[in-house]
Amino acid sequence: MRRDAARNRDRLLQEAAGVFTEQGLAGSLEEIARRAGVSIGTLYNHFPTRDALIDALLPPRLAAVDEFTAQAEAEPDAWIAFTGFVENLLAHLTADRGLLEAFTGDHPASARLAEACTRGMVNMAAVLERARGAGVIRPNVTDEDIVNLVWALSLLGENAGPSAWQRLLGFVFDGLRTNRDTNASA
Amino acid sequence: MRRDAARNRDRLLQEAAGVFTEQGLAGSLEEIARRAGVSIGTLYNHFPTRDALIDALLPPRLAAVDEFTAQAEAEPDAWIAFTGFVENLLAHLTADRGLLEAFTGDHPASARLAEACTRGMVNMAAVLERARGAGVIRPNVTDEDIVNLVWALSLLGENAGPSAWQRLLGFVFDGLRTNRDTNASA
DNA sequence: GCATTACGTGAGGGTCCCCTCAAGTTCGTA
DNA sequence: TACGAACTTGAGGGGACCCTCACGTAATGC
Repeated sequence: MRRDAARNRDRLLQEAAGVFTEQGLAGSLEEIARRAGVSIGTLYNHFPTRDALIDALLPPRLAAVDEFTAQAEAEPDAWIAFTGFVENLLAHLTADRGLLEAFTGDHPASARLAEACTRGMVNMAAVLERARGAGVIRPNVTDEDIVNLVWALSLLGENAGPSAWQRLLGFVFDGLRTNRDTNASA
Repeated sequence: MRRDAARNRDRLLQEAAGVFTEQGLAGSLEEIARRAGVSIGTLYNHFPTRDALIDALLPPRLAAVDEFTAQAEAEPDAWIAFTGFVENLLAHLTADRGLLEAFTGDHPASARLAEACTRGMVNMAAVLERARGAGVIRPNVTDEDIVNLVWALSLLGENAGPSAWQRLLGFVFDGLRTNRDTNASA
């Protein structure tokens, strides 16, 4: 690839990240090209479809979820591992609307992206299973409950600012915990 | 008003309800006119602006919140009054995306609509204050927490179906309650 | 039944976006 | 330096939507 082409590709990815974060995955491609300082034709040269662009952008960002999983596994306390994982995931999803849409399926994902999302789900299930095994979380809490919890608070965070979901999450954790009196405030 | 004009106005409102429920308050006006079987010009004759249409449509629907409040006041148990109110509100908001957007401020509301929303908030605050007074809810739960809770679960319900928010709400209520062991399952 | 006028119509101008492609430009190499 | 391949350009056709307005139609009161 020619040097100028590589530079353009990089700038396009960078600006795409901005636009998708702000406007979601349906954001304007012409806007991305404008911000990157190239013509719309160049954008289409590098990424023939919107999905090609999304596909080049999101999977690397999903790698962060693997890190959260590693952190959770390294944490000796199963409850803290679980809550930390959920908090990390939420912080990450609320900061990137495009990522959130990919996760929640608002946009029909490419195979590669779908695979990355599935791995995230599997990771979450593992962290949750450990908490269940340790008896620190109610046994009737399902994987889907947690997915929905993350989903709901992510959508809230996108609209109501970062601190809104953090307070709510505290209450929810207290509802999910088996030994609430240990840590509950008030 | 001429009879045919009244009929057209009714049909427009009816179809607007459908489109706004499906697509949100930014839904297509041309689509509304198409569904109502009138020309776009007729729509503009009756409702010169999008907001005029929204304003004719939503405030009556917000009246339902007053009913929920009355129900809550009639309920002797302060905790059940509170939870029932929240459940009613959620069921109502998740069924109507337009209403949800009006509440959450996704659309700049008219004065009349804003007033109706404010009344809803005041009602909620009263129900919550009663629960606080009765000591059945944690004292550190703020009005804003509950607004955010309703907001988050409404957004979820819009995307993940009606049962998703109901299960989560159960867990949250357990986290908000002071005497959890009384009713908590598992 | 007729005139009046309230009402309905839809083409059309404006904006934004998607995507293509023929022509022009620049890079890298020999 | 000069050439060919690689890359960029942006006008333009197509679609959706917003909103207006000059004109046609038909409901209603007399």
